[in-house]
Amino acid sequence: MSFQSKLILWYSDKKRDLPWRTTNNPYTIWLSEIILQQTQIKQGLPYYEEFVANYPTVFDLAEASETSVLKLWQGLGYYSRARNLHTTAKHIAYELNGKFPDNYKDLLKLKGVGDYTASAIASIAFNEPAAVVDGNVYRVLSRYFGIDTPINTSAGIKEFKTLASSLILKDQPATYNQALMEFGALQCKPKNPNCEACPLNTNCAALQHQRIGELPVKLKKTKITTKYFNFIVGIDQQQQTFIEQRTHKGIWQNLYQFPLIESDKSLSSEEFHMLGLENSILEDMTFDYALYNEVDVIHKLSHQHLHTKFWIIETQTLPEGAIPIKSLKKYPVPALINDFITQFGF
DNA sequence: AATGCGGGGCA
DNA sequence: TGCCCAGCATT
Repeated sequence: MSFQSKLILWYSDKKRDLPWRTTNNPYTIWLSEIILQQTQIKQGLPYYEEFVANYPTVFDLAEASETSVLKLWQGLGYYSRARNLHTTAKHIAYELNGKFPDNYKDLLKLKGVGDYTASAIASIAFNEPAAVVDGNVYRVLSRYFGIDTPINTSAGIKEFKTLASSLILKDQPATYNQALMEFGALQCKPKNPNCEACPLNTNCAALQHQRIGELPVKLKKTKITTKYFNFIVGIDQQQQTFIEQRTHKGIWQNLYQFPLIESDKSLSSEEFHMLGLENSILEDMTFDYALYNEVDVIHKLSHQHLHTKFWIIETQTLPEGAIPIKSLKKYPVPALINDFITQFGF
């Protein structure tokens, strides 16, 4: 049996009973699709019911004030959806005389309607064979066909849209599209899917290669975080210094560094002095200190920007484990530390 | 190609 | 905590 036939069979047995599945009204189907963008059905369902009750037709929605619409949307998030919803309702009611656009190309022109939503409405309300590609579809297709092209790249978007379009059942696009999405939501779940009970498990590439947990591939958008590092450079009368090894996971694991105090902002000398050396191995020492670099040294990693100050501590004796400054070069240190050692003249 | 936009559920 | 959810608009 084909991939599509198995899906349809599964859907006829397992599909949830949802209000927008018992109508061909493009207005309510559109409403449901906007509400369900990036929103789980459990969360969106009560909003759908309220919107249909308060605005039974596109004219009712068009005649409402934006404030009323936003109030009804309150708590659902992504509020541009509500504003675009209202804008589009007015457009359809007053400029299109209430006639809902009835094909993918025209639907795509509506504010708040992108490729997915245009395909969904065109197929579900008007039986146009336009393939939907949402988060569920990416997951099902990437696993079943073993595709590891990242889904959040232009190449991935194009590849999955093409594949989905080649698979759609042209004689029943509405049922097929919804079956595919429902399958992703209920059976081919993001985490811990029950593949033993899956009707597609005999031909699923990801299952056969044990790659369920890896697919779909999604590139992480590494957000850059800023951190403030204060390295304590101790110098005693025997020309020794003190370093420690980074043992915890994260950057620079197992490399050596001067004792580090992280702060939530760049510290002035006064602030540094107030802070003292708490939580540092050097915290009980008496010392004089000097700031080496007035301007933060900014060290850029792929996902972190480290704003760094080096504080020079001159003291009589250092704790057990201090090492001769001359032996510093034997220890692996981050480039940031190595640059300091070189420039400081150690 | 990247980023902002929300809030809830889940492991 | 991080990831995901019937994505879209903007730059």
